[in-house]
Amino acid sequence: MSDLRKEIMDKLKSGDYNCEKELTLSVIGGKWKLIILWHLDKEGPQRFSELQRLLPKITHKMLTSQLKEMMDDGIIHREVYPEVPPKVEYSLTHLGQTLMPILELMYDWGRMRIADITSPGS
Amino acid sequence: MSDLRKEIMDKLKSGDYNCEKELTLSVIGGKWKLIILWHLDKEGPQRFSELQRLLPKITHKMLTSQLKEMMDDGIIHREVYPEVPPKVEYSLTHLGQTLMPILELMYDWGRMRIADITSPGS
DNA sequence: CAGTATCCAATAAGATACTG
DNA sequence: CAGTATCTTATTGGATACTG
Repeated sequence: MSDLRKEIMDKLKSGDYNCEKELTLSVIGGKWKLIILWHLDKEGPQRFSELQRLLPKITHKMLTSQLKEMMDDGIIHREVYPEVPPKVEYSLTHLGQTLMPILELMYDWGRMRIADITSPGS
Repeated sequence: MSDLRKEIMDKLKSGDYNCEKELTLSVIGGKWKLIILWHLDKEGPQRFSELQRLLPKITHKMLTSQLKEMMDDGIIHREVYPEVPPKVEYSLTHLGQTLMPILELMYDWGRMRIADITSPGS
């Protein structure tokens, strides 16, 4: 955790984040993060292969990298069950759950926007 | 506008957007978009050069491209005053203003997160 | 099953010069 | 003043093969 803290402090001090919103965006802005977070929230903990099934177009590499980044940011948790073959489940942390109001708003906005754009009278 | 509609419909149909949130992210997720939107909301319409002054680290190219994308998305407006030398002002559209609740939440989350990370007891 | 590692292609971003 | 155009570099993402 102190690594993360140090990194973020560095970024803040060096001006890599222009403001607090940038930090939030850096946490949820990855190409697949929104949809992964959404699934984990709506459908509960998921295994690696279950996430692959839920996101048919994601590549192996992207799934691992997105999960890793979100673990580093402390918003998802990785639970390993000592079985053979290995079973690993990903879930939202409490911190991750605090992001959901933002995702809900983004969902609402996107839905409204799509409705506007696709309505015949627009 | 029908171009934008067509493009977005294409993306939705081809599965480039996984869900509605992706559309929202595509609108606000640019490297500098949050901070530009924030300034336009909090400080009103700004000229090109004023935005450059507000964002000392943005490159010329990025400022133009981010503004152009947001105009294409209909969230900012470009007003040209027929003067010499030319005066151009950028401002939020009504649609752009509807994004502000999301930015506010992102700001709050980022602030909370930074406070957590940087507090001595964390 | 759940990953790593490597190599390569595509995209994004920076620097610089030019224009109405 | 407010841009556009071009070239180059840096970053991201995909394909594929290998591992505990």
